[in-house]
Amino acid sequence: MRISTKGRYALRLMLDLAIHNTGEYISLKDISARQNITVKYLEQIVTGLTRAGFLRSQRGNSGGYRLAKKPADYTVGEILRAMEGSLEPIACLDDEVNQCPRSGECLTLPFWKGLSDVIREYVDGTTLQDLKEQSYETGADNYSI
Amino acid sequence: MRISTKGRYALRLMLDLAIHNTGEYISLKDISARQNITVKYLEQIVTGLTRAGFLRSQRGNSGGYRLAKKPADYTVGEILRAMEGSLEPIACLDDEVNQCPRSGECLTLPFWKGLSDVIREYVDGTTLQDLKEQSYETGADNYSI
DNA sequence: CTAAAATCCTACTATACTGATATGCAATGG
DNA sequence: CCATTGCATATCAGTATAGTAGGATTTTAG
Repeated sequence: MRISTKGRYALRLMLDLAIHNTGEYISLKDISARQNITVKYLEQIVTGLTRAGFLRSQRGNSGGYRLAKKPADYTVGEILRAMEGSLEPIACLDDEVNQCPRSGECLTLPFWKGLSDVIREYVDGTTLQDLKEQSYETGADNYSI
Repeated sequence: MRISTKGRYALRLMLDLAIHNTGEYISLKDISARQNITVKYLEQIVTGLTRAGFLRSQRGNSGGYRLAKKPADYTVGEILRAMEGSLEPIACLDDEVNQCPRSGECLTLPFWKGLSDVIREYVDGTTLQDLKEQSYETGADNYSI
């Protein structure tokens, strides 16, 4: 039941960009320094986020990344799903294809469906903007992580 | 974010025993036939549940397993935890030992804590008895899974 | 008493996933 | 034209997953 580092790092990266949301492009080097994640690993993570249309990128000198939308327009759920593929606790809930032949008579399926629901409600009910505001509220003297 | 087969099968096994809760010992062979899981794999799963004190076992001919307590006295959470080890979405939330050095300044930690909370509330708020009753309600013509 | 049936114990294995690191090409700005 | 940055692909060690296998031990039915 673990979120992978890719999902966790993606959220940190997106929140970093949300906090440093000046309109200018932020290099992975800068994010790497603040987040303590290697540039090479960040590159891998950012690829998924760019493909999902969450980021705009700029190559070359003084290039980097910036958010494509406002922080309030990203749910944490969609960010995590872009990296993890699925947040469902069991494969049967992914789609029709993965449904097991016993789904009609499965006595535990309703329980898993319920778990899926509470997770989805929570992750899709939280936006990057929420995390950003929460950050300022805590009065953390270091917004770098 | 997936529950392993061990966790899922453990829940099916426990629910099977809850439904066939006659006081007599039920053999893995019977459960295997109903649940369509090999006896050998069930043996592995049942070991963890017995060690956790959830089951009473009887060796020898016409031996098997039965619940140690009433179905209402098992939360799904504790069953899953016995197999999965932890249901926390990130290692930092497992215990003090696994806390990362940046936890004090981690801007995403409150979000993960919140996710952990909604998951815990749900899985610990559901008992085997709940699943059993739900099963009868659905009018499923097959209680075998 | 014995054989079958069951739990119990330990080891093994193939596959996939995780968490990276490495190498090099492509584009951009100064 | 060259330093800086993104982009693409490959590689890799370690761990976890989802089982399978073989046999020892215990108990009871016949």
